[in-house]
Amino acid sequence: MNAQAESDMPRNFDFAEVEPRVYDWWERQGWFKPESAPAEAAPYVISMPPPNVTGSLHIGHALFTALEDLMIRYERMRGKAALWLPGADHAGIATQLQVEKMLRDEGTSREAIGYEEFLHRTWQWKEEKGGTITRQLRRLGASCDWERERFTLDDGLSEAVLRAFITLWEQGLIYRGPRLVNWSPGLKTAVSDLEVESNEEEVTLYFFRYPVEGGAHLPVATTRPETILGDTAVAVHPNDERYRHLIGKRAFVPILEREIPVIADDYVDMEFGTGALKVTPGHDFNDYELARKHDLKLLNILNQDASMNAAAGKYAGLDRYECRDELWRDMTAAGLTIKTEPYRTRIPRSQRGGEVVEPIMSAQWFVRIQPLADKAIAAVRDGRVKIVPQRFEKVYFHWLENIQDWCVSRQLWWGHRIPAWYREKDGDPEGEIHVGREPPKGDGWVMERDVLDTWFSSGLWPFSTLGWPQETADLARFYPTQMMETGHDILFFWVARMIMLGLWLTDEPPFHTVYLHGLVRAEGGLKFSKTLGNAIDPLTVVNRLGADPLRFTLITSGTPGNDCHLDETRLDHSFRFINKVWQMTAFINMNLDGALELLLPPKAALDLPSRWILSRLNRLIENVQYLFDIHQYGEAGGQILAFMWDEFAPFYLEISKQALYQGSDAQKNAARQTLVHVQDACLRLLHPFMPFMTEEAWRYLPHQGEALIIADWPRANGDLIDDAIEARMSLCLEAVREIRNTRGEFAVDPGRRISAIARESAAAKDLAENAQILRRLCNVEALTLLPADADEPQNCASIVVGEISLYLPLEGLLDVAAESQRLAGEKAKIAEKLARTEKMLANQNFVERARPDVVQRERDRLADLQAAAARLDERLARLGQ
RNA sequence: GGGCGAUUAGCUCAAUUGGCAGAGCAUCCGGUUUACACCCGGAAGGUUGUAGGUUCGAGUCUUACAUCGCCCACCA
Repeated sequence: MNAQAESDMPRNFDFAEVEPRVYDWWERQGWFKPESAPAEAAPYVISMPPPNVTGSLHIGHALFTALEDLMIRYERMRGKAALWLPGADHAGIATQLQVEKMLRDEGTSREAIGYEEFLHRTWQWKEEKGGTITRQLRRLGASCDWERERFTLDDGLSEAVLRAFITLWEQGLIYRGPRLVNWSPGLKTAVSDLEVESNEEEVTLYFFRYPVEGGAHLPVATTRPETILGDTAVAVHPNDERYRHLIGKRAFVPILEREIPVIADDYVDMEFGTGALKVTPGHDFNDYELARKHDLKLLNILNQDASMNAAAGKYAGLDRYECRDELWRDMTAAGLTIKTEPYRTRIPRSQRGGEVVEPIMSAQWFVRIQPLADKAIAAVRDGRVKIVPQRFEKVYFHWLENIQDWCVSRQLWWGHRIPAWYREKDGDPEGEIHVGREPPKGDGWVMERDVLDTWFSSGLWPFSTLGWPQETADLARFYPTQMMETGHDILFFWVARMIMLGLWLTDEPPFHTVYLHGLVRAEGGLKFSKTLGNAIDPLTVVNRLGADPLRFTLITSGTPGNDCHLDETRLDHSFRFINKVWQMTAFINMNLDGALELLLPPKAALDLPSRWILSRLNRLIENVQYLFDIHQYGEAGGQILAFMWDEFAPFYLEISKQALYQGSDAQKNAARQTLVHVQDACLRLLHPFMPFMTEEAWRYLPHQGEALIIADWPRANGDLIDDAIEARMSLCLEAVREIRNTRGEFAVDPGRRISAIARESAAAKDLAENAQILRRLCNVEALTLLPADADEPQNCASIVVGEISLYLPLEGLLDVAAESQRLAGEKAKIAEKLARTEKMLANQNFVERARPDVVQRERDRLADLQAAAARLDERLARLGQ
């Protein structure tokens, strides 16, 4: 079958022109949709980790896009019904913060404009900013099915959230109640454990005296003196001789004079601080546990904004830190303070707002998570879900095995409102609770104002986006999905919760494989940040170099699960590689002559270089397949680059010019077919890495099929892999290298044609029969064979490569002394290698115990080196005469 | 306190079952032969963090340590 290529390939790849055009074409043709595959095709589905709806593209998005699009394009080319389902997350806290900032800039606030107006403004904001990231993903070449794009606050997804919440409630897995929760005073909402980040900070440890009845004092240390006002006990260790006599006595809260007990508990560490512990159950998780154990009172002294409430007596109304200072002053005046010292400890801060989080008692909604966690653990244990790299499974298990109930309510306005109603009963406004879509019949029901944690809705993402809880065709066909590709930083936040909720609600793990990538960091391991000014903006890169170089660089810069330090010079290198591939295609294109049959000539009709490049190509395809199978995409990209840049271009392409320019019709045809075959395979292999250039270049190669995006993924042909051919060719190429070096050493003008003489041998025959190799690669006009027993030619530089002895007649250029010295240098190099190999083979243990093929390799090497050494000796001897 | 990762050329990183440690950038030398100066040919650059162990053979497996980073955990 004859195939045609477009002609007049542009000299350069104009990414700015090509990218939008090709992208629109792909999309219009429907190739991003799984329906473009045959109906019986197996599905391959990735749910895109939904970016924040109002966010804009950063380098992390670019990384996931590059990786996921690579996976999708690869599977699409393998004939799967590939579906990459895009979408956006409403991102409760992040979005609300942005809108609140906007309101602040306008001189107003969400409280001032009220709930309805605030939601209205937020939706408006979403409509304005919402398309940004989607447009940016398109510029990167993301082949998502945009018609299936979803947003977590869409009707369908909101329905999924309702269904999930109500189901869990009905199963008794959701409860509401007052608990000590992490409270963010700035945001005035509860946050989950995961949303609190604790880092060591320099603080002050305050030492003071707790007055005890009878005039005694109990020394206590704290980092948060204001919480003294909420103390309901002082605890000491039961065996502590210093304080044992005080156990059971009454102590008095400083300034407030409130009476509290001195209790004993072995939780107290006698060695730490003063050995006595103030107990503040209302504002400390440990103390809360202690209080439950000892049935202590619980006192809340903070308002929602972390100012002091009425329980703080005269300090009511003060900010927590003002109170800290004032109380300490008063205590000092009262003679109750001992000292302060600097102290390093971990301070819990809100991941979003950054302000210090306070444990506060508050009524919240919780998911009883253990039953869900158990299922999620089992699914990974039994391999229904695989995590790549595997070491994260351990992290995953550890978290799930120690999981705490999930606080899912947030006191925000932007999000899924919890489907619950309250009715006052016996003076308690929440005396009656109803969970459901609608309030029960009767008057007085008030809807819950709290919304759900953003991660609750994203936890349903892989199935809610496909229509769940409706039994849609998409859900049936595309769920469970195959791949969840995301950052390891949201393993707990998102991945674990999707697995838990997916297994619980759909009875299926939501995906088969979790591939975790790392963070993209700047040179030196620094985090990219705007303040440091070291951020690489993906769009700037795309504008400067195109999307392909950015994608290729991101994919080849890292390994699964590890952070990658992005080196900007790699971007330029990728750009040059992409240009290189374009130029290679252009070269082949311009040497075509009309239609070409897309078949390789039979092996027997192919010359040594052609059989060599086909062997190398098929070995490459094998390797790439292996690397894709184990998700080592970066290494795969690197190997394709190395093959093209270091083997195909500098050797085969160059050698082929002989046939193309001076060969017979048959030779021309064979060269064209081989060139087209190899380049075509490479473009296919590269397509998932650099879709734009490869698609555009492919049009200029003879091809069948409409587009590269839907072309078949290459499969290795084992018949074409041939060790012997590769060995023969590499000897020839070694000869080329040596001739080049020798020419260089004798300063032979590169443009000057020289001739060469080789002593007859099998390898020398290869060289002679493939004269184009030497002609094209080192400008050697003709190679004459010398009978094995002939005399050494005179006035020649000599080269020894394995069993090949080459002589370069360098009339008038040869300096005997210099040549002797050069050969002596060669000899020394060989002697070094020889020594190593001889030593290995002299080792009886090596010969007996090493794998036979390894031993054989060493033996072959020894023979080669010995032959080379012998020839060098001969040559040196003659020169010496 | 527990866990994980990293440590390889000046810098950023590779190295598929243990089998001659490799790229890119930077450096140095040499090149304008009709695909590509977004190029080509060469050179230099290494005790693979340290000290042991296993092995015929270790960057790779193992033990300890060091430094850096990350995650988890309730010591005021």
